[in-house]
Amino acid sequence: MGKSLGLRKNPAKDEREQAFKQAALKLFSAKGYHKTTMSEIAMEAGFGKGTLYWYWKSKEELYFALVEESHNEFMGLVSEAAEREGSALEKLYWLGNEVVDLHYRHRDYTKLSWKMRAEELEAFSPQYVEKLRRNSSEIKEKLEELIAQGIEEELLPQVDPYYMACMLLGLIEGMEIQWLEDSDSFDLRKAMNMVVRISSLFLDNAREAAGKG
Amino acid sequence: MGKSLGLRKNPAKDEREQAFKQAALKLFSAKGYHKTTMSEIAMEAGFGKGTLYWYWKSKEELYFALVEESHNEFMGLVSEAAEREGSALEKLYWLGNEVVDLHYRHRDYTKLSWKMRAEELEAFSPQYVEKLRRNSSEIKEKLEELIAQGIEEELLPQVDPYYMACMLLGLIEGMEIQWLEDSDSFDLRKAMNMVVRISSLFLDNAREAAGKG
DNA sequence: AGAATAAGACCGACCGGTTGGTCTAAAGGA
DNA sequence: TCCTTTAGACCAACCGGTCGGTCTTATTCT
Repeated sequence: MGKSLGLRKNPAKDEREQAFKQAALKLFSAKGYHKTTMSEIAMEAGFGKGTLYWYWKSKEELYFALVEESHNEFMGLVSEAAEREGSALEKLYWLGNEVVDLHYRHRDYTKLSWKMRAEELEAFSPQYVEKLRRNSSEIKEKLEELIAQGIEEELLPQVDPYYMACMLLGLIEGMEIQWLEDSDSFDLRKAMNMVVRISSLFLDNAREAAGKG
Repeated sequence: MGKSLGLRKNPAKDEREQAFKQAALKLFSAKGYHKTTMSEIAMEAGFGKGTLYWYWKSKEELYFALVEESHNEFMGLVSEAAEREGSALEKLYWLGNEVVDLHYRHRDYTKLSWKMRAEELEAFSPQYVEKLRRNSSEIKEKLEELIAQGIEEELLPQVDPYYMACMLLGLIEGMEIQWLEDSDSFDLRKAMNMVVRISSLFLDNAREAAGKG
C-alpha cells in the first residue's frame, strides 16, 4: 500500500504561465477579447489548446489576470505618489510623469485596459466585474485624497475634489486614447509636459491674484 | 437592366430603415457590436431576420451607418461653432456646452461611438476604416483652427495648436468616459461648467499677468 | 545503474452551442 | 398575375471548453 506520495513540482510552470500571459497580452491588446481565440493564444505561445487549459481555467480568468496586473501597476504608482514627501502638487506632477513612463514601457497593457473599458461588463462573471469596480474606485479615491490635500495646502483652488479627480483621470485617459490612436503625431510625454507647464502657470497666477485680492 | 426609372418606391422604406436603425442603436450601444446578433435587432424592430437583410446588406453596414450618423452630429456642432460670430474663446465655450447637450440628448450614440473606438478597426472593411479616419482628422483640424484663431487673438497662450486640440479632445472624451461609466456620481454638465470656469479664470489671470509683465 | 512505475504535461479531435448570412416560399398589393 | 416584401428554417463557420490518450520525466525498486 502506501504508494508513493511523490508529488512533483513542475519546474517549467512559471515559464509556461509567463509564455501564455505574454501571448495573450499580445493578442488581446491587438484584437480585443472577443476576436482573440484560445487556440490562437496557445499557438502564439507555442503549445496546444489543451495545454493552455491545463494552466488556465478559462478565457475569462486569463484575461482578467492581465487586466489585474495592469491595474496593479497603475495603482502602485498612485500609492507611491501619495506616500512621497512633498506637497500635493509635487506628488501629482511626479505621478503624471511616472504614468507616462509606465505607458511607454507597457503600451500593450495600456491598450488592453483601454479595450477592456469598452467591453460590456455584464457579460463577464460578477466576481470579476466587482473587482473591476473596486479597482476603479480605489484609484479615484486615492486621487481625490491627493487633491483634497492640495486644496488644504492652498496649492489648488477650492473645487469639488471628487469632480477634480474624475476630470484629471479623464484628461489622462483621454490623452492616452489620442496617443494610442496616433502615436506618431501625438507624443504623450510632450502632452504631459504641456499639462504640467500650463497647470503650474495657472496655479502660480491664481495664487498671486488671490494674494493681491 | 431594370430600375430604369427607379420609380415604384416602397413607401414604408424610410420607416423600416428607421425602425431597424433605432433597434440596432439600442442594442449595439447596450451590448457592443459582437454581442449583438442580427436576429435580436430584427426582433427588437418587430420583424424577421430576413426582412432586416432585405434592407441592410450586412451587420457591418448597419453598424457603420450608425457610427457615421453619430460622427456627423458631432462634426456638425464643431462646424457650427467655427462659423459663429465672436471670439475663438466664445466659440469654444459654446461648443463645450453644445457637446454636453448632444451627449445628454443622445446618450446611446455616445456609448456606441465609444465602444466603436475600442474595436480593432483592421477587422472591418477598408472603406469604412478610411471614412472613420477622415472624420477623426476633420474634427481635429477644425478644432486646431479654432485654437490657432484664439492664439492669434491673444486669448489663448502660445502653445502648439495641434497638441492643444488633441488635449482638448482628450479631455472631453475622457470626461465622457467617466460619465458613461458612472452617470450617477459624475454629472457631465457640471464637469463642463467647471472646465469653463477654471479655463476663464486661468486665461484672465494669464492675460493680466502678461499685461503687467 | 537500469528497469519499472507513477505523475502530470501536452495534444488536438471533438462536442454543443451560437451566429452571420442565405434561400425559399408565402403574403400582399397593384 | 407578377413583383415586392416578409418570415424563419436552414447552413456553414467558428469557438470555448472537454476528453481520451500519449509522451516525458522524476521517483522508486531491485
